[in-house]
Amino acid sequence: MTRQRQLIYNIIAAAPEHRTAEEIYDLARAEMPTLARGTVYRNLGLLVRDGEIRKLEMADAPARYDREKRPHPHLVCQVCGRVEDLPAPEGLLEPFAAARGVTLTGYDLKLYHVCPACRGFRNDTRQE
Amino acid sequence: MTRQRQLIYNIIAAAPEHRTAEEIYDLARAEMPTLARGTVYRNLGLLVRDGEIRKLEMADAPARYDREKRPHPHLVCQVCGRVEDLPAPEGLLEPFAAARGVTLTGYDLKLYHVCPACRGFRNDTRQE
DNA sequence: TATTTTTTAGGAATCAATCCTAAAAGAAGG
DNA sequence: CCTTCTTTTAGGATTGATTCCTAAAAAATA
Repeated sequence: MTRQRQLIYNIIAAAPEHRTAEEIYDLARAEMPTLARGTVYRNLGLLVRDGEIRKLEMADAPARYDREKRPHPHLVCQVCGRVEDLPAPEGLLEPFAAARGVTLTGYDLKLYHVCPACRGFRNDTRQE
Repeated sequence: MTRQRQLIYNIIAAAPEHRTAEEIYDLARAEMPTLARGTVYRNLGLLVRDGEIRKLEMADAPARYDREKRPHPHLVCQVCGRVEDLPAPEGLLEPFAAARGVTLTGYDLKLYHVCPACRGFRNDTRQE
C-alpha cells in the first residue's frame, strides 16, 4: 500500500461526498503536491476493482466516487448534479429481474429530482 | 427539419438497436457522405432535448441512443455491453421515491447481467 | 424571389481518462 | 539495514468522445 493510494482512499472514506477524480486530485495535492493526476485515476480504478469504493458514472459529467461499498441507488439533482445515497430497495429489483428470467449481477439506479436548494424552497418535504 | 436531421432520426427510429453516435454517423455517411460528425452529435442532442429519442449513458463506453421515448429500464450485458429495453416497472420506483419525500423527475435504471451469448450457453432461460 | 435565420461541413479544441517510461518506492529475505 | 525483485510513481504525451468555431449553404419567412 503506497502513501499515494492510502491518501486517495482516506479522502474518499472520510466524507460522504461523491467526489470527482479531479476534486480528489485537488484535495490530495494539498497534502502531496507532487501527486500525479494519472496516479489518482489509476488508484481509483484499483480501489474500485478491489471493491473498496464504488464508481458512479454520471450523465454528461465526470464520474464520481462513493465510499459506500454496498450496492444502493442514488438521488441526483438534475440542476446542480449533487448526489445523495439512498437505502437499498430490498427485494424490489430482484423479483423484477427474476420475473424476466434474468440473473442479476448488479444494478445502477439513479433517481432524478430537483434538490431544495435548486428549487429555491426552504420548506421542502424531504426528511433526513 | 433538415435532411441531415431527418436521416439521423430515421436511422434511430428504424431499429431497436441502441447505437452509439459513431455507429449512427457511419450508417448515415453511407447515404450522405459529406455529413459531418459534429452535425450528428448536435442533432442527437437536439432530438434528445425535444424528447424524440433518449440518450443512454453507458459505463466506461460511449453513449447510446434509444428510439423509445417513454422512460424504461435497460438490461445491459456486463461482458459485451449489449443493451435491451425492459418494460417500465409500473408503480415500483414512484412509491420508493415518495416514501422518502422525493418528487421524481426521472430515473435511470440499468440491470446488469451476462447475456446468453457471453455465458456460452444456448439453453438459457430467458424468454423473448 | 429577396431577406432573415438556422444549420451545415470541416476542422480545431476541449475534457475526462488512459498510456508510456525512466526513476523511485515498496516488499521480501537474510 | 543491504540487496534484489517487483510494483508504483511523476510527468507528460496520447486517446477517444464530444463540443466548439466559422464561413458557406440551406431552410424558413416574407
